Amino acid sequence: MKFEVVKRDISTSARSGIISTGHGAIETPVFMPVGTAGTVKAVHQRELRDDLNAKIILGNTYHLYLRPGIEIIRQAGGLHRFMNWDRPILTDSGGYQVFSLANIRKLTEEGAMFSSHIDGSKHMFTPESIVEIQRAIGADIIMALDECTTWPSDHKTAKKSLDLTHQWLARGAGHFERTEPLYGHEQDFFPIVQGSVYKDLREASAHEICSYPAGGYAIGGLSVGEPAEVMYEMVDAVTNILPADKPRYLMGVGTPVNLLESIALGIDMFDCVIPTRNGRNGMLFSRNGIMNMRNNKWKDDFTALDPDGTCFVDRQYSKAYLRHLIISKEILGAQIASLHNLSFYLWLMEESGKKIREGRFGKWKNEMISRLSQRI
RNA sequence: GGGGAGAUACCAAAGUGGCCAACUGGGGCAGACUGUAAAUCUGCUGGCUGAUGCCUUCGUAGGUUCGAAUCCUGCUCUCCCCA
Repeated sequence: MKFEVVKRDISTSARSGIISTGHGAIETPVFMPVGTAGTVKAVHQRELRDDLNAKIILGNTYHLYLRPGIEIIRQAGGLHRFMNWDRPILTDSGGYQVFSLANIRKLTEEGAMFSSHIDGSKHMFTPESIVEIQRAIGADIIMALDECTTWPSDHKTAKKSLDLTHQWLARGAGHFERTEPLYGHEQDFFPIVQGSVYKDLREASAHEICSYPAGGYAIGGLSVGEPAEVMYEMVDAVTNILPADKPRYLMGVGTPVNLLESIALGIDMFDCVIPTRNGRNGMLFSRNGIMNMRNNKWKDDFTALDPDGTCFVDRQYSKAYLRHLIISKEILGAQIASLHNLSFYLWLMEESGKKIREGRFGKWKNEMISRLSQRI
């Protein structure tokens, strides 16, 4: 993997660059649609590529391992071929499931013991096995197994959790070095910063993970309940420690405003379920604010879904029609909302890159932020 | 014509003397959702009120009772069976 910073913003720490992978180039800043189980929910691969022009998507190790199972993915020739997606894929390690499935897992120094949320069967994930699985999936970017520390956690607990993440990183990185890609394309390994909401832990973690040569570096364990301001402080604390010539990935973030603020702090990559999940639940994001499509006020609004939108659905369908679909729980409603939200997120990233390259990001960002969080 | 069953809030449907402004489901209204156990979850849904509370409601008109959606009587309407 290569990363080239093309341009730095003047008034903020934002930068725009290009990541080169075995499955093509990715312009940054980039938003990566989340496709947990080998599908970005409600969106065809064809739409992802031709309508949205998504440059990279996510998959999830835990989910794919449980179903369909790694042997099937291996037989298919990797996830790219299995799902017919020829652009880059990043797989999350299952670190987030350590957090979100806390009630059905047990952590040991060895790894994480999970009860499957599907059938209750027990499975052990270790830093090494998680690398093996991601090798078999064929992800272009492989994430280290980490413990996404719960919030709130006191300093002592957060430190203990961080130590475990670091121990796991040492083993995972070592195993990555000892193993080879299975399908002929390059794979890169990203370590993850943890440290909860404690600046000293975050800084120490950033220094620690930088001691491992890697294609890029991620920041995890944020947007798990802490106030947004705290999240920005934690991001700000580590971006200058992480190498400037490697992409920085803020995991699981976030709202459109979160994205712009984080870009300003020097983040290059994002992923989040918000555009798809909230879309399925009727929430639409646009450059003029947020709409809850289930609200009664849209029932007879036959104007275009989003006159300023960049996706075909934005002009093809009305607000009243989408409201009807969402209220009726029609599948097409989820599809339209997901397409719209993803296209908006991708537009926001593209536009950010453009403003950075024009040296006007800071001012534009502040103007956008006041509009983006409005409820309309 | 004879016999039987029933009428509860927007809809369906519990309740059959006080714990009932009334279970539950649907519908409606609003909210939540951040590396997806999520096409999910939560709240409200007679009126007024910040809350306590007050007022009006279980087809309709009376009655019994300290107290009635619940018991009794008349009336209206609906459904089923027999002729």
